[in-house]
Amino acid sequence: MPELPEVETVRQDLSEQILGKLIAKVTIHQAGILKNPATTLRRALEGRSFEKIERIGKLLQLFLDDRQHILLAHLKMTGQFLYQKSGKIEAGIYPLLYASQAGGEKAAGQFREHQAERGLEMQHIHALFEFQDGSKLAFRDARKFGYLQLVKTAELKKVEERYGIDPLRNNYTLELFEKAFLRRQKSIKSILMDQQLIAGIGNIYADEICHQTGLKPKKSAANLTKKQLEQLYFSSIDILNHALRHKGTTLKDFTRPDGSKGENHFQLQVYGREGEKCHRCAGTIKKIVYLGRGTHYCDHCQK
DNA sequence: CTTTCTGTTAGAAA
DNA sequence: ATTTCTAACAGAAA
Repeated sequence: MPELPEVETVRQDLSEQILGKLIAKVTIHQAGILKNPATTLRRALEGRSFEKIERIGKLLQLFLDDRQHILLAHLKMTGQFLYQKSGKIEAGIYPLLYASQAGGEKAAGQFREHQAERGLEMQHIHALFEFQDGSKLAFRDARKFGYLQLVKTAELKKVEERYGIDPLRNNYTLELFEKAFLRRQKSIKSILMDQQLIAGIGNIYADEICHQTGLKPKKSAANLTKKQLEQLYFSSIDILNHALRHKGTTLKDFTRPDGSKGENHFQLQVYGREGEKCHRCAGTIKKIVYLGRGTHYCDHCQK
């Protein structure tokens, strides 16, 4: 679920929450989500702290203060980082998640009762980081597509080479953007979502960018005019920054580390609006399956 | 009950 | 070489 605006929101939130805090204890509940042995991760993290957090595309990079190791975290579809200042994370964050959803405090109260009756523990927490000050950070992922990977500085460089230009980095220039489209035989949407060309755009924002630009997602990237490429470039920046200002899109699973939701789903123009009126013309939003993904567009104003 | 769908992406297949 | 499809998984919706 999380695309660039969501991952960037998590990066900003965590940067305020955990930087400089001594990591007292690392607990791994599900080693399958790790790309290293659990002991390697524990030895590298315990007794140290995170110094800064960066991001390329949808990949988070948590730099350790030993200046030698970086913890990479990918949330894939349903991954979450949850942070809580004190108390049992099982008892604290889950009700918070419910409280932030429809039903609000009532649902949170129901969950507390349910938990008390069944002795239920919070599900899908695969790794838990406990800090010296009593606060805790959980890595949670229902579908287990996400992962944590500890790398050294040299390996990070190799990882970054797999990624294209990031819309929030200073190498995101019109020239390099155009280069991603040059002499390529695939569609606009396919290029926008190709992480090796442009890093961070996923299914939702690809559709939104195409709509703002007035171009169909399936349209071939070949034969685009200079002006159309320019519009795509500026739309990509606009759509992603707009979503970031609204702290990301929560359709189902995305939450910020404090359990609160993003607000950008109210801003979407085409994604999830099948059958509804286009906000720009008299058309109706269509949904097709393209590249194995739900693809939304207005047949009337997108050419 | 079973089947279908989901915001990602590495690796396979075309 | 480049582009598209599929599998990994869990759970909500149909």
